[in-house]
Amino acid sequence: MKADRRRRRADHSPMAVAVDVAVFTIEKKRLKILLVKRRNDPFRGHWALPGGFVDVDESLEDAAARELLEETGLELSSHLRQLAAYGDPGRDPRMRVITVAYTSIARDLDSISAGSDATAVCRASVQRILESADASTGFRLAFDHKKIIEDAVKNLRLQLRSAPIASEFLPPKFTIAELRGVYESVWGVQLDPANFRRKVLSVESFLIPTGERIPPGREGGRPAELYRVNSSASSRFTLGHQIPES
Amino acid sequence: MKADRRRRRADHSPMAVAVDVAVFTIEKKRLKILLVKRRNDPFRGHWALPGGFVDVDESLEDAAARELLEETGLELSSHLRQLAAYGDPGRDPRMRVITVAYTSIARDLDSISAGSDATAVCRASVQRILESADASTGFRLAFDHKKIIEDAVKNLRLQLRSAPIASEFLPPKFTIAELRGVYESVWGVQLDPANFRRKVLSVESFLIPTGERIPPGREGGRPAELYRVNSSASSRFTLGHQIPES
DNA sequence: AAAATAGTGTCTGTGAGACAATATCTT
DNA sequence: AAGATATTGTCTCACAGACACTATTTT
Repeated sequence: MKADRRRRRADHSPMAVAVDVAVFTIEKKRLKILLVKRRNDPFRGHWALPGGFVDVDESLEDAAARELLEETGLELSSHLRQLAAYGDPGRDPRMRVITVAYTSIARDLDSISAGSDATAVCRASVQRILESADASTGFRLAFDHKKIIEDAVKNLRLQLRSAPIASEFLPPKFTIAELRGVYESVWGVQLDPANFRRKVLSVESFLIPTGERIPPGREGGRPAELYRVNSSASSRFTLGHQIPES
Repeated sequence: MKADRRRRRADHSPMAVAVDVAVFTIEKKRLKILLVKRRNDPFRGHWALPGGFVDVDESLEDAAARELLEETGLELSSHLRQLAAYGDPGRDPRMRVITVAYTSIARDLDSISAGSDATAVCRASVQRILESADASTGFRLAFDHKKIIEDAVKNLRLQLRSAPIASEFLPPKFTIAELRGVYESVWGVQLDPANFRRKVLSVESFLIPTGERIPPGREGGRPAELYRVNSSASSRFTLGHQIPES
């Protein structure tokens, strides 16, 4: 009977469910992603997204947060967003593993440190990972994590275009130039300061002026006003074609 | 040791991986979704998305296509698109089940018939499902399939706005009015025929005129020209604010 | 003063959307 | 002819983007 076949399969099948997290940050105007160096086989010594197996009684999101904390010491300030599930047979040489990938954004990754399953952590340049055509150049990535990172970057750009989440890269109070810098870093382009300012200020219920100005002490220039995001309202916007296609 | 704990967990944990498919179609100008009536517990007699457990050696997508065929007899003409993974503990009373949901579009669902695990199949009105606040009104849906359907509809609208996939609802040759009807059905609104026509014809590499005209025999009116999609090029477009937010 | 950055003003092209007008069919 | 649908034309308004200009700081 089919029902019997199924019950057997569900109880005994050597499948496992894992989670992986792609944490983005911006450092020195470059988009970076958090990676760990694997201590154990398979793919020992390769770089990988933080992640691991899901416990039986925890939610996928809890598992992602827990594994991230265990492997890197990072406690997230912003939300986890589900990206996709990856489950090709053979993506893990040990057994059938389905992994659910999440993305998140961190203001800074200064406090990270390698956990038990990792020999190192790093903030890798997303540009370098995307440009390295093969494992020969740049990072040697474990499993199908190159593909996951590619999808995560695409998704990040999609999100950034249509949702006011760029501020998650920034401190609670920030200038419009800093906000613009997020977009410039993620797409690797230059944006017109005047038009960008007009655009983001025209979005309803997005930015709230604090009245404060940024403390000077830089290269010069008029001090910019500090803004914060309106956390109550959820505003929608689209950035124009200043920003390339995807 | 942690590694040991993990290996035990991965080998013996009573988790299962399933797939579910949300197949959309348009019938009588209404958006419909394919549901099956469950023959077995849990949720016997409830309506559910077609789906089932993944075999150890098949891909998630293959599993989705297989389960759809087994339960409804439907062989898909268009692609499966991954929607999301759903894995809350307790979403299945038997054991921990992670399900990966897929969406697809069918030209018509005339050839479906209930398979072994289902006592019936139906094409349910998406509007009715979304409007029914509770299980009391309308359909009694199994598991968290109400939530999955809500997400699937949101995703369908998102896709339809930014990708030229509306033609998947239609036969190979179709009129612009039929294409407009897809959008009107999915959002439940009326669009301006003149502006819609201009918009879709202005998209590069999207519609190709066949020179043929639709065979008359309707209520009257000038016969419309038949178009087909340019299957080689992948064009991007956005429909304006004729179409509501979500 | 010179350089640098913040912020404002203005112009132009494009495109969405409203709506009128024309074309071609059925009844 | 009347009604219905397809298709074309025209006008207006909003806005993205280019770019000149003003404001306020550091060196």
